[in-house]
Amino acid sequence: MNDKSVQTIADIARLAGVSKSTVSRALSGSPLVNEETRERCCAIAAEHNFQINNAARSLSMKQSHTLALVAHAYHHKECYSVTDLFLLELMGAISGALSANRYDLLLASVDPYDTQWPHQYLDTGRVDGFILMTSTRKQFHIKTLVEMKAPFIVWGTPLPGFSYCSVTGDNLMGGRLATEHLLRSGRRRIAFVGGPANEFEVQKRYEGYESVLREAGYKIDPELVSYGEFSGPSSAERVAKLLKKSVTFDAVLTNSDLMAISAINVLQENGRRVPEDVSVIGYDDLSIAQHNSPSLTTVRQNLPLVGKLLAKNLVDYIQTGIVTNVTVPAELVIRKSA
Amino acid sequence: MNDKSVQTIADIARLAGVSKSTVSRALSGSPLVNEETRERCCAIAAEHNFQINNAARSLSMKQSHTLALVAHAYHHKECYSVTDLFLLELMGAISGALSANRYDLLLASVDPYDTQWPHQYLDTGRVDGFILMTSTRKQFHIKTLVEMKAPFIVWGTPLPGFSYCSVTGDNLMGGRLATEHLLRSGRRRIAFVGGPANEFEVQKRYEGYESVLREAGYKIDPELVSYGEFSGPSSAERVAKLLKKSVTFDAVLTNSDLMAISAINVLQENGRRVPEDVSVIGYDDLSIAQHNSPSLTTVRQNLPLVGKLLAKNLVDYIQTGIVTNVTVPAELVIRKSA
DNA sequence: CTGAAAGCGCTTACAG
DNA sequence: CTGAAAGCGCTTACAG
Repeated sequence: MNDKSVQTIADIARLAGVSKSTVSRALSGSPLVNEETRERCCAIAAEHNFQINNAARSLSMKQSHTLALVAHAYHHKECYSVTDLFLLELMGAISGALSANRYDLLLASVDPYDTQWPHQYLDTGRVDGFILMTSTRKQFHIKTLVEMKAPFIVWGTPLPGFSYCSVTGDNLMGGRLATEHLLRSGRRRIAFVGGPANEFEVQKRYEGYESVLREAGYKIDPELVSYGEFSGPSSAERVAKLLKKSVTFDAVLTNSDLMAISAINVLQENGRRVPEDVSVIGYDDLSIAQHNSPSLTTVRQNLPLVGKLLAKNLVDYIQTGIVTNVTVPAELVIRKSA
Repeated sequence: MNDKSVQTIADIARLAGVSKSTVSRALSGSPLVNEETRERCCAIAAEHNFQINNAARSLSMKQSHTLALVAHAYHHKECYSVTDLFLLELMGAISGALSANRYDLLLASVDPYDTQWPHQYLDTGRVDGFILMTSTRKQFHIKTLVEMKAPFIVWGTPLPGFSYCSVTGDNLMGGRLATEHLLRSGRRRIAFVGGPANEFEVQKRYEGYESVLREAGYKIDPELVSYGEFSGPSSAERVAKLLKKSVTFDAVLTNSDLMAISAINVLQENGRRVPEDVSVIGYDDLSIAQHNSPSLTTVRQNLPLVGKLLAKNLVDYIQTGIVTNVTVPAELVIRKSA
């Protein structure tokens, strides 16, 4: 299967009766090779199941054809927030799109307070660029990367004043779609159980929520609006508080599917039926959304597409230097919970 | 920060007034260097934030210091089974342990029916070895890897007749602990809602269940035993069937946390209280286990330890050729659901 | 303990 | 279109 006699392009060159240079060109699809010669070289390579040596190629070309997905090390202890489930679902899409572009995906677990990590991966020639998630998008990380001219792409809205690649969900639209759906189904007291107040994405979703209500002639009740983490417990706690304070509400608009699931659990424990008494809407549409009981009505972020764009646009940037900032549309998926 | 003037060991050699050979030895901690010389070289390297070129190192040493975590590509379309959530939680632990050993983790998404993938990673010198999960542990993959003498380690019981590294959970003990706990809390009609019948791990858990019941003087009711997938829907379907057929049962022993969560949902929808009417036990102790409502009583697999062993033992095998097969103890975590 | 030199397996100007 | 040669940045016998 793997042929011990054919390990390098020199072996192929010998068999094909040409020089190493020619074999190298043939295998890399250079136009500087006679078609017939190219075919002969490729045939021999295929026949012997030849695989080009990656280190030699990287050393010579000064690029590794590897990208790092940056995850924060503290996520790997005990606590997995929504971002991590999100990360997993995204990882596959990224990895798939990357291999289509002949790139590999390295998993980089970095200390969130360390600023040296980019050097460890970039200066070693270990990777050609980074993919950052919203959770890793601390300002100082971005700034470090920009300063060292590291190629990278970010999932989330780009920081104003900096130029770099990004893929963002349409959070304003997401907030609008969810709110419109609730209004349409007769809900009037909609609690906004948000993620961190300082996250731009969260602010946009709130903006969508607020604008739809305002346009429909309703006022926002500040009692119904809260911010916290994207996690289930954070959501559960706030829904419980609403119940305890006897605030009336007939819908909960959360900022992640995990938050929605936890909200539903708390409501049910307190004798509220979902969606009969209270509608609950999630965000992301992770696979758990359809497996929950009741299944989640949620705003889909289209992770397969997001992953593909993250991979493709970073590779393009590395190869061409063109900065892209794209926004992926939000889509409402209606199931049982609202 | 990263110093444009000091990019290679040649630069350091110049500054230190020694040869490249000496710098190389100093940086790699070779004993063949005078202590004082070593310190001088390292100081210069640190001062200029020098990072050794990875490709050159790999090419010269003929090893990449990278391991591949093998995941199946079809997991990345739509469907994420328990194995994948499991995978994510494990990934962090593996990645952390690997960086402690100065290894990197590459994510390999492979077509489950392809047998050529090991070549693509190994013959290219891309990685030094593979970590396979239970789900990727198809017999023919193992055989291919053994035949090509590829270094690898497997999460799960090793195939008889083959010699390779593995880390396994103590599934017999896991099955026993869960069953004993249910018996102790007065349960007598315990449904075993299992994973795939042909998985060795599942068989062992059943064996634990069966032996505890037998030793306590109870008979197994075949109506209470079923096999399927590790997924939530598979579990839900079977619990629903029990309810429909009016089989009496006061406990459900599942083979994954997702299965337990789905089982609980179905039971609650049908008016059964958990754990008052029916106790439900999960397996794995993923982070969702504690966030579910009610929180899951489950058999912990200790993923941080498993990840560490997977990483460490494969690295050791690569460096020493010593085959290790270790079993990680199972531990019962008692929460609300049983 | 140290250095000069060869070698790892590619790619790519350069010359033809 | 093709080949000889230099070079990518390390490591490691080998000789001292």
